[in-house]
Amino acid sequence: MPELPEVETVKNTLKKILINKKIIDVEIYYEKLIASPKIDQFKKQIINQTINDVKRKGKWLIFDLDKHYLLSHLRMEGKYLIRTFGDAINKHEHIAFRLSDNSELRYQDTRKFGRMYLVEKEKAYSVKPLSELGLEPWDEKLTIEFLKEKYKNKSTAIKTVLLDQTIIVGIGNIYVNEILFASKINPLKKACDLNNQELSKVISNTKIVLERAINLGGTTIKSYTSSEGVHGRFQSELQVHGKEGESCPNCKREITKIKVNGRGTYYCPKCQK
DNA sequence: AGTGCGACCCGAACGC
DNA sequence: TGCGTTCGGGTCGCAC
Repeated sequence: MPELPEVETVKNTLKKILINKKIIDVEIYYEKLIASPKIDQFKKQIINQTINDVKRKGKWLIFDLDKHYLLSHLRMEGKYLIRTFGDAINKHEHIAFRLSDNSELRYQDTRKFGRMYLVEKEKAYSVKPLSELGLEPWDEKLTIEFLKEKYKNKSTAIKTVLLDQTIIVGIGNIYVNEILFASKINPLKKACDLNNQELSKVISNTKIVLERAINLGGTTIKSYTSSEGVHGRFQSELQVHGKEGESCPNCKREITKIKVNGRGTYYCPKCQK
């Protein structure tokens, strides 16, 4: 599932391929993927813009065009593929951007959960979705004091709060399990009950876990690969996620799976009291 | 305002 | 084997 490290990997791959290529046409086979603007406006505005850069903010991919940013969220299974113009369209390919060199950038998404926005660059950070995003894990503003302020009065489980993209961006269900295990914090602990030492661990382990995952090209789990031929290697580093019934790497106690807000949550009941 | 939960999707895994 | 059912996962939108 694409969380920050997977999106970072996709961004780096696409950047090499797409810089300075111009979008000369676009075919949209599943219109609901375009959240805004309306389809005809989307097409009209994006055609003839050049891809000057590819960036990332949280889990959003940002195609830096001439006048607009194309914002793309991969959600569960979104992927980008490079094809040649005229190649047959696969069942799960929903958008094809025809580029100036006769190649096509195609968006494939089995579950159709992904979303795209085309926003004017000047307004980009003052309108949804970018306006809603919290701090990058490496932002120097991410401090114990910042989290204390955000978490005060929050009796919600720390696991749920770490998934809240308006506070810290980029953490999803896989890495949150790993971050809490590394921090020795119970996923159900109320966010407002974390002490300074625990907040400090959350901050440092978020960076450590995500950095390690980025360096390994992300996590390839279930059907997800970041883009064609790119397989992440972080899955071999997972300590608890998906390991129900296996023994804790620290204490050998059995790893437990519970549901927190309806999401699969893996932890060691002994190490994470 | 803040919180929680269903809806969105579809393939894979599971149960019978 | 083959069928039907459940599950998962990020985010939005609605209900409370």
